[in-house]
Amino acid sequence: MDAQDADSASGFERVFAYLQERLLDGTLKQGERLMAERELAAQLGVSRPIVREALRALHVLGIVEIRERVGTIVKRPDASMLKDFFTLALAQQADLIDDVMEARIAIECQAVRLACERATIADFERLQRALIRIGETIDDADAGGAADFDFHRAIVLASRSPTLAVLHESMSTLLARSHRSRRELVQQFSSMKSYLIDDHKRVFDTIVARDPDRAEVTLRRHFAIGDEYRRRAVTGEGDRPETRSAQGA
Amino acid sequence: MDAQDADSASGFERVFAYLQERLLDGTLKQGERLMAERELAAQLGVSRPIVREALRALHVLGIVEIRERVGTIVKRPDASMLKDFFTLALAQQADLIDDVMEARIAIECQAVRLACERATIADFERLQRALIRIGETIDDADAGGAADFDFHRAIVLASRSPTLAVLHESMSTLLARSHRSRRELVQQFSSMKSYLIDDHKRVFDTIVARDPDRAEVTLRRHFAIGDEYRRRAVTGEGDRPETRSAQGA
DNA sequence: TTTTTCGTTCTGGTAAGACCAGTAGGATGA
DNA sequence: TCATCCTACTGGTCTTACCAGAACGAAAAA
Repeated sequence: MDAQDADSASGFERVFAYLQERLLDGTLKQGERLMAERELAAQLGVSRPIVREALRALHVLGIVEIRERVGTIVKRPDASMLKDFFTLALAQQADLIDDVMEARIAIECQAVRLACERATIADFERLQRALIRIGETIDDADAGGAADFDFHRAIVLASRSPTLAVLHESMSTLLARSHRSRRELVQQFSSMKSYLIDDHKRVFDTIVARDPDRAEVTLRRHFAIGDEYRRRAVTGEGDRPETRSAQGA
Repeated sequence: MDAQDADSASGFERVFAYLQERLLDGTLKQGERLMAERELAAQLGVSRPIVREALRALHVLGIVEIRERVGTIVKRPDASMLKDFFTLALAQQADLIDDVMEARIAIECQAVRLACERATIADFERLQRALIRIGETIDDADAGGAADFDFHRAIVLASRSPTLAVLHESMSTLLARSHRSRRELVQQFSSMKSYLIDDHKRVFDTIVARDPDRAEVTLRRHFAIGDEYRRRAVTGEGDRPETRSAQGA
């Protein structure tokens, strides 16, 4: 194994694996500076461009920060590269958009549960602000979409979970466009305005009530109704979707 | 903006942005080969090492495949790099492990719902095989952990969602170790054997019954009970956790 | 004509050396 | 003691060069 690591593996692999080990075994901790590129290259017996490839790799993974003329520093992991990934991945497989949407629902449903347990006053305030803006911007597709987005983001932030937040952000940025086009359905369905306002309000209320089960059910129905609107828009059916369980709220 | 892209941005940024654009606007499609490194370097006015840094970056993001002496090919996006990311990220912030676990629960709960709608016979068979193995390996921490892992993975696979599958895999690989240590609690709690066997069976039954709501509730309770076992192990309390809603199944 | 073989050409992988431009920190001078 | 300057060091980048294997077409053999 060691022999293979040292011999058969490519230079890049060796350097990357070396740094990975150092990061995993705690030799390199957050905030610390790595060896200089030249030093690293000499120590591992590779050329500097190879070392730079490995450092770039760690950089796009959000593990290190490369500061010009200063050095390479281990930073607090940042998953913003997920955004790049999802964006590029979706460009290749556009059909994944519904799939990603489902993953987003997964994240939000878990988030709303945690939010019920952990939300602070500040979180409630953020949610309420978003709620008010949704009402104010109901006739504006762009601003309305942004307000909608903010509300859902506020839910995830209220969950106080960095992982959920990062996953959600990387996906919702990507879904923003489709979200916006959905907002344009407001013109088609008169009932959609009240859906947008009242339904978000219902979700908000369940969080304030700190009722995880009801919060998730309400949020899930919120997504389902939105889907139904979209379906009707595609098939050209009339107004008022109201999934069969609308009496529950 | 263009001027800035061309002037102020570093060479790496330029190349990366250029390739990103090409991927987003569909100029580069899956399976296609990129320009040769030399050609790319000449066209963008940078040196080959810089181009290689950008290509490596796309490679670690799982967007392209670099085939030695053949070329760089746009491949089907592969999120396996998430595994690297989560692994390295967790090494820096070990306290994130509970946070990641919550995200995993989010994924599985959504997956089990979708599985109820979409699971095929093959999925049922895979689930059942895992179930049987859980019973067979109940006294073996290693094999038992693997069986447990397989069962949960089977749920996600049954959801037929690539995104959920990829997210789940990247997290569960990482959680495998903590999962395993949890399995060693089997020795401490006599009731845990039946928990492991019966509880998984209950989840399986709800999927077969294609009842999303009950499936999610059951799975959520499954996680809660596991957590409770772990809590008791830490605090040194006795046997039989049985969260207050155990009669529901 | 078909098949095999060979070799040129192109590709990525890597090394080595060099220059630039800021940074950091010690040495120097006020 | 403090402000200033200088120098070593760092990352950013380019250039040149060589290797080895893959691809592909031409030439030779069947």
